[in-house]
Amino acid sequence: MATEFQRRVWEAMRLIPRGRVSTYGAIAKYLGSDAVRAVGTAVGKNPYAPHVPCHRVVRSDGKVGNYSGGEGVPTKIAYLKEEGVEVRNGRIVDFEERLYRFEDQQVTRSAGS
DNA sequence: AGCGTGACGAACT
DNA sequence: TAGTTCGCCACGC
Repeated sequence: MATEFQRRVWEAMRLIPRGRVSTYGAIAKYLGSDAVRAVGTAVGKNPYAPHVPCHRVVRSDGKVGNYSGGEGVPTKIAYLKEEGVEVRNGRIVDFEERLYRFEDQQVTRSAGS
């Protein structure tokens, strides 16, 4: 069975839209915690992959990070590519633009900048 | 009940 | 700029 913390992590990444990515740190913050290590551990134990899009969670520096399912990292990259997220040399192309900040759909409209 | 581990992160060298 | 070190919290043994 999963712990409360892990369920929250999985539900958080469930919010990440197709074609976008998020980071372990962003999820931790979304949960109101700084336990990025714990988030990583929880994501790795996600038993609902790829139904729960754990492959959309990458590192804060733009690197794809790790993956336990399938053939590992290559599988993760393959999923991302299918969703339109390009990966070059282990990093997300246009990372900042692809990054989902858990706010996009919460912000109704604020005239951008 | 204490200790080592981990799909990370930021700082340092 | 890349590789290494330390810190972080949750978990399993």
